[in-house]
Amino acid sequence: MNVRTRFAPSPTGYLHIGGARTALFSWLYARKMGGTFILRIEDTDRERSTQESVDAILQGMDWLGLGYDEGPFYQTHCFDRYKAIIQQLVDTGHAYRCYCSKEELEAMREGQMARKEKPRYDGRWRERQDETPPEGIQPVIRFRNPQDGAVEFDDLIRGKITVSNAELDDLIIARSDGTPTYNLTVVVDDIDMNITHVIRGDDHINNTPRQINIMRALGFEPPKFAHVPMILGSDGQRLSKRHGAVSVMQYRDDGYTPQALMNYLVRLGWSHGDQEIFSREEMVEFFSLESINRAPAAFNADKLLWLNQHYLKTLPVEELEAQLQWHLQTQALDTSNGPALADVINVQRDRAKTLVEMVAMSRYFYEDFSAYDETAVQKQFKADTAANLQVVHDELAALAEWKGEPIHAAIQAACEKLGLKLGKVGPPLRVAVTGGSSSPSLEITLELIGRERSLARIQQAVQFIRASAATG
RNA sequence: GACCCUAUCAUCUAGUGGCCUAGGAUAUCGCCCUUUCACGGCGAGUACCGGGGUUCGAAUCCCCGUAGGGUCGCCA
Repeated sequence: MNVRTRFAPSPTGYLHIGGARTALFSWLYARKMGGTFILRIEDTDRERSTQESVDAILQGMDWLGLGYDEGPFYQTHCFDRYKAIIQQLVDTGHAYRCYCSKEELEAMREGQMARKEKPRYDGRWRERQDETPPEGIQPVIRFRNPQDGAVEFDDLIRGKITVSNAELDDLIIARSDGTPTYNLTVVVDDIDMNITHVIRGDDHINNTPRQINIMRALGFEPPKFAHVPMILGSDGQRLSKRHGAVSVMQYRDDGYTPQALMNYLVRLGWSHGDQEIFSREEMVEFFSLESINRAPAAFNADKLLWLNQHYLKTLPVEELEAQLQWHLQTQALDTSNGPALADVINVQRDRAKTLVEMVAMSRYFYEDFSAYDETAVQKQFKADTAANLQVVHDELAALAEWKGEPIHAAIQAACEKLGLKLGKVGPPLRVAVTGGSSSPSLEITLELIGRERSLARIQQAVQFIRASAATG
């Protein structure tokens, strides 16, 4: 059997973390089985669907590297097909017109709620198709749900789920303006697209029995279902904006690599023994629906950050260089006048947790800073520091070759001349050339900053300290 | 309220009746490394929701509670 899965978002917002994980699982299963992954845009709600949302979803999937084999298909392009199916259901007695007004339905619901009953359509038009309909009301079309028995399906993640038909009411499949609703379009598309495995969020569990009934009324057997548990916020509540970033693209903006986000998402609710790090190939190789956890999982930003750092440390430099471009632009850092970006990445990748951080902490390689970090100055720039730095400056200035090793030797030589330990000389030097108190090892930092800039900055620091001493 | 689903450290999880005095990871804390910031190394504490069964034996199977989540739209 050729496996066919689909991701079917409705374009009413950006691609969020939960949707991305569902898409990932669906994508992984298709890849794992050598099947086909289809993207379908469920835009039948014309009020809320927007082109911006479609673009945002496409952009998100692209950034994550979730390529689809077919689509994107748009449901709004299939209205004729839905219309024909709805007509077919009416003709075969599986659906009927209901002339209830919205007000009438609202009153019905309120009454049921007041009596503490499950709010549901009571089927009042189910057996009244021969009556002359009321004037001036455009009817909706409802599916005639079976009243006896139960619907049972074997969820690939949850196991057997049974719902009594008595729990299901006659749902609307066509609005009064004739447009189809979700539960109808899903069924028609899943049939038409030969979907074999419906992998989706478990908020759809309750829709599944209805969809199965419609499918059977149409003469088809339902596909396999796999309902993946949703993602909770760090407080165990439904994930929302107050938990921080929810949009996938926000993670790019915040300096995360797609590799880290994918790895985080795949391990959220799924596992393969004790393994934490998965390459894309490993994900595909080891993935299985059966090992997806049944319980919802809480989003943990700390672990994502750790994974991001891991990928910053291990990804090929070229890959990071490519990803960094966007951030360099956004943070307006011009790297053309300074050390090779790859060299800077190699020395900063161990100490940055995000790409945003990496850019921020690499600025001094390319630009002169306008001010020193205040606490660093207080701690490292003492009255006698100026003289010490001058000695270091002179040793460095005499260097024939501006490379890490000789630079290190020169600093050592300065220390000996001064009779000071490196711990006394290094930190102020670091502040002098970087403006702050943290950087890679001194010799590498100096090498990358370059001879002219380094010497000029040390000289500038000497003057700064003398000036402060004079005024202070 | 009704229905559906779920339940191992703070969090993600391993575990499918004996290998479990419950393993890994993140976070936290301590020590080591160290010219700063980091990385890294080593170590510590922390969990089977409760109660009944079944069994020689239960984190694992069953039942009942409890707690959490989801759904009850002319939204998807």
